[in-house]
Amino acid sequence: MEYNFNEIERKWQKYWVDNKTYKTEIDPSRPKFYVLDMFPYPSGAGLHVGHPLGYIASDIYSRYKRLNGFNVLHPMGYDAYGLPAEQYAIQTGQHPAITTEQNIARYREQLDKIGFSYDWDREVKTCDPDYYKWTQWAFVKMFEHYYDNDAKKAMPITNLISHFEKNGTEGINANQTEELTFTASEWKSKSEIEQQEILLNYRLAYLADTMVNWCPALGTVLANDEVKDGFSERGGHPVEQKRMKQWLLRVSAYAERLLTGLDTIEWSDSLKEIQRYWIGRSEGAEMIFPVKDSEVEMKIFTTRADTVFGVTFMVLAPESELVQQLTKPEHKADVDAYLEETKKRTERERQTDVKRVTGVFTGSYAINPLNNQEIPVWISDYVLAGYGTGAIMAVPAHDSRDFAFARTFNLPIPQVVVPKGEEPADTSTWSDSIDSKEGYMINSGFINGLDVPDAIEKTKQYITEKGIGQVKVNYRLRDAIFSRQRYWGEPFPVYYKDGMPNMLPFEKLPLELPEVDKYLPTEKGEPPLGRAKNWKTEDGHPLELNTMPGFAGSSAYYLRYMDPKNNDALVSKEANNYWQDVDLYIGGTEHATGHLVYSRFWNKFLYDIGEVCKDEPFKKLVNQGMIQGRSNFVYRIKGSNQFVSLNLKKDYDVMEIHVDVNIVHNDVLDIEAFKAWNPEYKDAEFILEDGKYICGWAVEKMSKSMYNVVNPDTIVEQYGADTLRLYEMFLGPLEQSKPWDTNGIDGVHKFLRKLWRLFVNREGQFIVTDEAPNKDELKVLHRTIKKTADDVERFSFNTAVSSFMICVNDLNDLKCHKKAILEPLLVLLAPFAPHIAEELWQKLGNSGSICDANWPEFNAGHLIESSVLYPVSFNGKMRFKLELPADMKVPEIEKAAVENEQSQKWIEGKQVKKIIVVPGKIINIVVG
RNA sequence: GCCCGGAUGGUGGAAUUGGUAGACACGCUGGACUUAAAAUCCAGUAGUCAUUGCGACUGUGCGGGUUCAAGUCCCGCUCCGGGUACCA
Repeated sequence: MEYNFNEIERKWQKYWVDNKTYKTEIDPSRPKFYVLDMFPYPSGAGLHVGHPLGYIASDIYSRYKRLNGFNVLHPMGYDAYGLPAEQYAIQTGQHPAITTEQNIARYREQLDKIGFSYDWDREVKTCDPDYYKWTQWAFVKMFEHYYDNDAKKAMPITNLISHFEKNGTEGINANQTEELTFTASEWKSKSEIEQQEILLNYRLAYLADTMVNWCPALGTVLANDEVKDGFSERGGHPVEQKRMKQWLLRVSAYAERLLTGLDTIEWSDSLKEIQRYWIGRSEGAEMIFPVKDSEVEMKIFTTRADTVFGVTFMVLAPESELVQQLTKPEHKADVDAYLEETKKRTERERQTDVKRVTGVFTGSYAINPLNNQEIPVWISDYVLAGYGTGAIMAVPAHDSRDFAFARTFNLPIPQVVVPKGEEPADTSTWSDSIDSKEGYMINSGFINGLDVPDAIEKTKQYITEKGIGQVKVNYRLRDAIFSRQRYWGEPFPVYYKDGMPNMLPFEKLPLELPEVDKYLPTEKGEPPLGRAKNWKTEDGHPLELNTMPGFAGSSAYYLRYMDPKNNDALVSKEANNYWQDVDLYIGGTEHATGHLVYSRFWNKFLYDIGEVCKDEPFKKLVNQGMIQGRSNFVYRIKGSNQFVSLNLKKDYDVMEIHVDVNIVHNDVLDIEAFKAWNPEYKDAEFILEDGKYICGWAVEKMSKSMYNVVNPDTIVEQYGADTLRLYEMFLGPLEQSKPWDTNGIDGVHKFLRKLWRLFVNREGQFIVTDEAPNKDELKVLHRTIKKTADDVERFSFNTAVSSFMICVNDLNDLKCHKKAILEPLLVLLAPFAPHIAEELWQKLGNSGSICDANWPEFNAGHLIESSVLYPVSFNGKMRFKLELPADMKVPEIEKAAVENEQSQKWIEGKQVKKIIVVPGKIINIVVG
């Protein structure tokens, strides 16, 4: 009987469903382990062979943990809202819910064929009202809280209100958009609308004016990616910067905790580094520059307070509120023209185009608070409104952007820092600013001669004492814009009364996504929800027209898996206390700054309000590498329908043509399949080498246009799911990116057939015996137990597969068909190749699933050797091997090595200077 | 520019703490079985030189260094991949 993988896999996949093998429940008698895959977006193209890489790894780990006695939670679901479905809806009129359902069904079908151990009873979809009820609920909670900087956590907004009623803003240290100051009586005298307006300044979910890329022709807001040179990528319509009221989440309030939390979790250093950089903590000073003949004060942030004597001009961001106040009438025309110009450029363009130096003078002068010098105030788009205070003090000698600006507009460039070991220089000869991280101060008043770090310290002290400024920590991290002018997303649980936002009461959730006639903006330029009929509350207040962004639904999905059907809470206390957090999270690095920042924020908020028990959601995170495509080429002789094999093409003038990798095997073209592939090649002729047509190849992105997309289904049909699983792991280290190349797949398939042969002979007889195992067989088994466990623990799945191959080869050589050896081996293999393991497990006479077996116990005693084969090297070069008793002492080993006749050749005529013996490892004899 | 990875046979990769470089697999070569092919099995396979046999030398992107011993550690480069970008 042959290894019939198709039949076996169908049989066990059905068994698992029928017996609910992967159903998981809370079980306080066993330790929990939570293994999670990153939420997939079900695209129309279906899964390609790159997607399951991480899923296979996490599935192996889940099954391994289960065999080791853990109660494993391993769920899967869909991040179902997204732009592609909406885009498709706009083009075809097909409701995005329908396309999404179809795509999900296709994903599920593909996933099922690979034999994953997901508990499908816990499946969630972000577009399901029972699910997004809790997305809306969390948003309401954020609206009802603010961040207290002293308590370092979210607090109910009602606390803030009662504080305002008693003491005004006195004694409040809250995270806020703008710094406000008022007394209790001022607060009480404000109208309700005014009070609500003020509260938005503090809420964690708040409404504020933001700049967006507005495209009037499309009637929509575009992402930075969709804008090129001031025009929309789609259609080429002009795009302008427009102020728009949008919902934001006060992520920046959590900046410090998001940063320090990284030290408590096991993520890769590179991923942590990306997040640290994204959060961008910088310590510096906030300084106030008065403006000449004006009440206005300019507030700036600098990390280099010491260079303040080198400031020769100030720069405002074009969006800064100070622009209007500081622009003198005689400069207004120029300034307006400049603002109009920068409006056309996206933030990304402003940041990318370094060569272009532009700016305009406001006519105002600021006063340097340290030396009372008057300095001009300019406007330039190299300063961003979103970072710091939207204004900078420019130090042209020591900042390359300030330098370029000063050169362009002929502003003075005084040197204030002299690098170590150098002399003050004439800045007019410089072609760029010079580094000022190390050195001493000149032209700098009371800090002259000091080293940079001392100068920074002293300046900070000075400005604090004089009340010119304060020491401050600044973060690069910005609040997340949470409104999207789209249809296919979660509706906001918000209605407007007198223009002020109000939250729907909990009983009204979920607020379901309404039907619309078209998935386009309205004629008035409102978002698609503006088309919905009756989109208002029972008492007639209009509902919010925006929907939530993609990251809304994926920010807390890992919590919902713990208790997916709960109608009273996102997750019950009981479920949350049991499952706690994700022990292992596997996914790509592409989510480093999006999902992985937002969900940490979201989780920390839920933690603050007592809804979840862990501050950090993902204890350990492993990044899987990308699977690239490996394309194949054929070479057509130009102007003919004749194709020449790879190694003969140099003699011809040829054109390289992509050929479908699915009709190429080990770089050999299936000529008949090629002729059938495209009618154009029906009568093609071939110049072969050794009777074969050899194709060229290259590593490229996996995409339809390169004809290098390989679907897992195809592989499963040809080789089976177990082979696919093993092969994806065998390909190389999980974290590394690698091209998909089917060339080695025969090797792992052959391995499974060899394994099968240990149980069943060619004639189909079951040949496993109950004989007692011998020493050699036990050694092979226990070596493999140890190696597999070590490898799985460190996510080195490729070497684990190798160790199985070695094991099966060795057992084959030993002609071992003993149950005592083969049965534990099956358990080791079950996480990797569950179908064949189940089948053989059953053949051994076991009832039930191998998933419920126990991981075999490792006994080091079986690995003890009586002798060691020592490599003997001379001056570090291995020359021969010498077998010595394992318990031999170092002096005897030295003696044996030197006296061995093979050593004479290397010692002859030289002196033995030193002998190094590492017992059990190596002997090195130093001669000279 | 800055930050983080990486570079090992014809190919994918192994070498976990500085201790036999190339495990395992693909491919290739030769052989067995077969009328033949497939499948299967056996042997060989880093390079160069030598070859009757023993063998010798070189070798982990490049150049230095530390060490009895370096793919592994240190210094300086090159190339490739990823992230990020007027961040004050």
